[in-house]
Amino acid sequence: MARTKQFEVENVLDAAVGLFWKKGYHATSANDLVEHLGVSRSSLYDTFGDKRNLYLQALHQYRKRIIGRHLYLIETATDLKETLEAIFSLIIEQDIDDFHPRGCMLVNAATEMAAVDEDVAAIVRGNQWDLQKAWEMAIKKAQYQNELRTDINPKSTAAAIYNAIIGMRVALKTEQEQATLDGIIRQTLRLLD
Amino acid sequence: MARTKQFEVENVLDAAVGLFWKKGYHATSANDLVEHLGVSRSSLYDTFGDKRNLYLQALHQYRKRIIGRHLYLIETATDLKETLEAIFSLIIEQDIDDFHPRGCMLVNAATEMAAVDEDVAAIVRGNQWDLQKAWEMAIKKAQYQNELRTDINPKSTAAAIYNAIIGMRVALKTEQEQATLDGIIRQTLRLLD
DNA sequence: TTGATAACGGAACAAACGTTCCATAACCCC
DNA sequence: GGGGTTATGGAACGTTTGTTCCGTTATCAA
Repeated sequence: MARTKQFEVENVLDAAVGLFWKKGYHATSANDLVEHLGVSRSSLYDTFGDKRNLYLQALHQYRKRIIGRHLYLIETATDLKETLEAIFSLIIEQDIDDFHPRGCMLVNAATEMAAVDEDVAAIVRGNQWDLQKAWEMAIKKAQYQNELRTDINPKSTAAAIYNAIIGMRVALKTEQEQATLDGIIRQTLRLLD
Repeated sequence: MARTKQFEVENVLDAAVGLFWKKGYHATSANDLVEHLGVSRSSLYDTFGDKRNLYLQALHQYRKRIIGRHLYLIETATDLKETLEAIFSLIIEQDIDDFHPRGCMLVNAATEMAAVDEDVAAIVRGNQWDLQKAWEMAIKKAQYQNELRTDINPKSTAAAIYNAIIGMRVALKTEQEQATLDGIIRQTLRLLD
């Protein structure tokens, strides 16, 4: 039998998410990782392979932890407009770390990596598909229960909602007036009128 | 008198835009620049200072060239919905280079750099302000000319339109079904109904 | 034609990069 | 309490990074 690991893989992945989320892939160095994850260089490479692999696993972790909460909110929604507002609030709240905006790790990954890394692109696409489908289903359900006009197209409305959320996550990267954010939210909610 | 430059600064900046747009700041190396701009290392540093400075100037160039066309379209618009559709088309068309998506250089800059580089953030914010103001003015003008309902809020609608366009530029980073893009466009146009 | 100036090409720089290697330490089954 | 196995710490690897330096070349006013 062999020596046991001195760290929890899940914890280290969470820490890696924190770094990659804030700084992106290229600007996060191997030294940064060793320093902040509390794991020695050799153990890092033993456990996660190379830097790119660690990044991909961190991206999965982010999706599980952060986006998972959004999916849950959408799937258990009773009032769609309330839910959309809640998700906007959640996004604004999740964005700030030490007063520095991080945006959304998946959006950052899309703009930095997706064009040149098919694995990253696949994760981003998977996430998009999940969220759009969740919205589409929620809209259909609300229509079935007569809580929403039936002349609203579930698919394109879902796509537009997802799209607005992505836009918001980029906007947060540069500080915004609250009034502008509120305006975007208000107008996006009109999609569900 | 001194020897004359063997290149046009504007042309070199355009080439730098091409590189930074596609690969971002960190993934574009000094060697890449020397190789693709057709200018020797020393001339590059003589003319543009360091890499970051060249990036900032390239970002300005991008804004002047690419976003300038959008501003022109908005300011000379006669039919707002038509104009918005035209801009979406322009974006989709500008996005592809060698069958590789580049997104929008300003969006890429926002997600990669804005949180850690105040000068980049300032350029991004300036761009946002210009475009949102242009939309807001165009909306007010259309309302004044009775071409648009007056119960539409110019400011928040402008913010929402800008936001949707940003979202689209991220979406293009991963290949999209045309139907999804069309859906987003169709729903965004509803903001002007 | 000369001379002051600035652009040029290319070698060279130190620092940082991602990654590998190895001797040592810890673990559990037998 | 060995023995086989894996984790660990730290030194070291070869590359690539962004930048500088310098000898040479081109320019034009005097």
